[in-house]
Amino acid sequence: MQGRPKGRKSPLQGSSASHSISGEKERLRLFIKKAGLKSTRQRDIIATEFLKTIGHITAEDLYKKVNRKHKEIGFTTVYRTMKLLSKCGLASERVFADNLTRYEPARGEEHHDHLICIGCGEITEFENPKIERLQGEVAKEFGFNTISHKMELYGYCRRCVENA
Amino acid sequence: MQGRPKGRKSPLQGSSASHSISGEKERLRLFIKKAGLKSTRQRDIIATEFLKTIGHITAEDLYKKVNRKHKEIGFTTVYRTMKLLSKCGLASERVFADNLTRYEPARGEEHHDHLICIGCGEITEFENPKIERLQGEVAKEFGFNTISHKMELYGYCRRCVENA
DNA sequence: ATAATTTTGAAAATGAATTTCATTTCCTTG
DNA sequence: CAAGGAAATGAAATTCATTTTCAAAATTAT
Repeated sequence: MQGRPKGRKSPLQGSSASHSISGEKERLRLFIKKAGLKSTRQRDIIATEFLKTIGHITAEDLYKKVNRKHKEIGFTTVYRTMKLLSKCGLASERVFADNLTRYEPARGEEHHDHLICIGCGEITEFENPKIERLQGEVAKEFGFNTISHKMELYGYCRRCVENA
Repeated sequence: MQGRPKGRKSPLQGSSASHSISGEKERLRLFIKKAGLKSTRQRDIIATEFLKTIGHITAEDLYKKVNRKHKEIGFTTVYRTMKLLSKCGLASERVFADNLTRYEPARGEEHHDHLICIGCGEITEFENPKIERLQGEVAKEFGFNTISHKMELYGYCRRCVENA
């Protein structure tokens, strides 16, 4: 019924920032070679644009960014490249309450959780070792072998609270 | 392209159980009246079937259960009735990693979180006041006004670990 | 260069969720 | 106990993000 998303939702997401990307692009190149895949101009452009991103971005929004400079690159390729980056560990896929799939650059940090502002859409990360430990205790109590977890707080960020 | 879900996923969900339902049905009736809505045979049947449920069920699966005895009741009505039950506080909507919307009877308990078995699909609930408190601290630290939160642990339940 | 394989991009398909609309049912009020 | 106005029903259609298909183009190894 429709080729690809026609744009909707997804308010805020971080923009670009200075960050040493070369190492990550090398990692992608190695992964591609090892998997018998091919390095392409498109993958390079998309990965570069993505790795400049701070925060969380949908494939759709990344496509829009890429498409500004490279009209010939299609949504499908951006979509597939993000899947590829996820597989090789350079991106993390996240789905929050609005049911859109977002990607964030995975920079070998610890696991972290999220505060999601339902006012402006801002997504903030946090880590809390104490909570992690308690989660482990809960799991043990249930004989549960935890593979991954997610924890999200929804509400209003400081700025939205102040401007209310 | 398609009328309604044609069945897929959603492995396990609790079946019926003895539980005093009359109070809840009364609550539904009051809500309906106060909102200027109408009590119908279908709503009664669907609500009754749902409130007998233990655990988490999709609209699709609830439809299948209802439809066994009442061929004339359609999916859309089940879907809309679940939305109604959610609005009046008798059901909680939940979306886990498989992106299906599930409903669980809301029996005025405390907030609780979930362990989701990626082996058999079992969903277990737990409460942990210490974690809740720490969440509050995190929020305070960020000046964040929390409205709701979700926390889910994904992994293998005791039974799946033992049978591995 | 050539061949073999993968990638690309537009369009189509998918699947759950939601809406539409003609008909039926419910709930007053007379 | 009508009758009429409002809401509910159910089948089909629509929506929308996501995923797949397929013919043409690009990449890599030979």
